[in-house]
Amino acid sequence: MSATQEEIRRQLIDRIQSGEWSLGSLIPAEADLAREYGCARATMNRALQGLANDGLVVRKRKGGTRISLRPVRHAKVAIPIIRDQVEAMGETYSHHLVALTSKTAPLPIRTRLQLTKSVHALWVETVHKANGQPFALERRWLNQDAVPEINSAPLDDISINEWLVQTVPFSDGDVTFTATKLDASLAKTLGAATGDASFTIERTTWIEQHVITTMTLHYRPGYALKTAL
Amino acid sequence: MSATQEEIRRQLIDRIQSGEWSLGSLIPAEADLAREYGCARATMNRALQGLANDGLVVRKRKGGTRISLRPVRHAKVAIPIIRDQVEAMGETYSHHLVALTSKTAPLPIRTRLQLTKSVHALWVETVHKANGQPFALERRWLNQDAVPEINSAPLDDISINEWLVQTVPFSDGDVTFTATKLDASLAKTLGAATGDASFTIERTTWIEQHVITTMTLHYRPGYALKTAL
DNA sequence: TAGTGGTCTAGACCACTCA
DNA sequence: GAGTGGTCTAGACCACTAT
Repeated sequence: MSATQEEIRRQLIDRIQSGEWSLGSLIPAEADLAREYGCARATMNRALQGLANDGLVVRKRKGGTRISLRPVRHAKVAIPIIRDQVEAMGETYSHHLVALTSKTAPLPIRTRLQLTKSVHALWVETVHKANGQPFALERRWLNQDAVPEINSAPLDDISINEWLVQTVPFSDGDVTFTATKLDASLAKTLGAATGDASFTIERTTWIEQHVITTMTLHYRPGYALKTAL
Repeated sequence: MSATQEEIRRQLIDRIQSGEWSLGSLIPAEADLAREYGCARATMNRALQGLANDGLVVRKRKGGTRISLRPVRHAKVAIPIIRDQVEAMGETYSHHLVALTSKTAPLPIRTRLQLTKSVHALWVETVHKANGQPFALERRWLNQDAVPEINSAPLDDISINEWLVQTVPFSDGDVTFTATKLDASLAKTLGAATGDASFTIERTTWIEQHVITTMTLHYRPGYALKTAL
C-alpha cells in the first residue's frame, strides 16, 4: 500500500496522461480516491492540491475536481543576484559604478516611486562584468525617503544590487521581460554593436505598498534566461 | 488565537522584514513556534514550508530553520496558449499556416528530438495574429514518431499550438527566453523593421523522456512579458 | 545519539456552491 | 440542503544530520 503523496501524485498524473481521465472530466471525490489508494484523506488532499498548483486540475468545493481544460503551464524563473549569476557560469564577477547622483526624477518615475514630498531621487548606473567583460547594465531610480540608509552605503565596494538584497530583502515586486534594441550609448557600455538585441528586465520593488526602487537591466546580446516548465 | 497558517505566515514575514530575525539567523523550532502561536505543529509546518517555498527561509532536519542569506526570488511566469494571450488583451485572434512539411531535420534538431530511425520531422510555421496584425511567429519541429496523430490533425482550423495542448497536455519541458535581432525575412513576416528586437521563447517539450517537439516563438517588437515576483 | 523537520493518520469542523 | 474541498488538531513515526 503506497502511502506517500508523491507516489500517489505520480499515479494520478499517469491516469491523466494516459487519457483515462480526459480533459475537462470530473474525477472522484478526494474521500473516494483516498479509500481507493488506502491513504488518509489529508494525504490525498495534499496530492490533489499539488496537481492543482501545477495547473493540471481545477478544484471547487462541491463542484469536485476536474482535469484542466486549458492547462496553463508556469515557468518558475529564478531572479538571482547578478554576482551569483556570473559566478554560476564559472566566471569572475566585478562591477563598475558609472553614475551615482541625486537628481530630479522625470514625472513617470516620480509617479512610479510614489514621490510626493521631493522630486529628487537617487540615480544609480552600474555595469556588471564577467571576467572583465560587460555582462549587464543596471540603471536604477531609488526612493531615498524609503531607504535613507542608502546615503551611507559603500557602493564602490558592493553593488547596489547586492546592497539592496541585504538591506531590504523579501520585498515584493513586479517584473517585466522585454527585448530592447541597443542605442549607440547602451551598445558602447555593453561592448556590443549598435542595434543589437538585448534581453531586458524591468523591475519595480516595494515593501508594504511603499515603493523602494525601479530599475532596468540590459543584458549583453546573446544572453539567455533558461528555466524549466 | 489565530489558527490559520495564512495569518501565521504573514506574522512570520513581518518578523523577518522588521529585522527581528536577521539574515542567516536561526529561528525557533517549529514545535516551539507552534506553542507560541497556539496552533498545532502541522499548521506551523505548513506556514514554514510556505516560507521555504518562497525562498525566505531554508530548512534542514536537525539544523533547524534559518532566514535565507541570499534570498533568491522567483517569478512565476504563465505560458499561455497564444489564442488566450491575444484574447486577454481584448483583441481578436486568428492564425495563418505558413508552412507544413515533412522534411529532413538538421542534425542539431534531430539530436534534440532524439530521432534515431528517421531523419525526417514535421516542420510547421505559423503566424499568430491579433486583430489581423502579426503578433508572433511560431516555428516548430515535431517528432512524428512520438505524435503520429498529427498527420490527421486539421491544422488549418486549429493552430498547432492549441492542437498540441489538447492532444499532449501536461507534458514536461524547458524554456529559454532571449532577445533576437530580426532578419529581413522574420521582420517581414512580423510586419516589423529589419533589425528590430524581438522577445523570443524557445521551448522543447517531452513526455516521459520522449521528446515531442521543439519550437521558437518570435513576438512582435514591443511585446513585454509581465509577471509578479 | 539526540534534535529537528517531513509526513502520514484519523477525526473534526467549516466554507463554499451546486442543484 | 447536501456534497465537496479547505484546513485545523493531536498524535505518531520516520529520515536526516549536526554534534
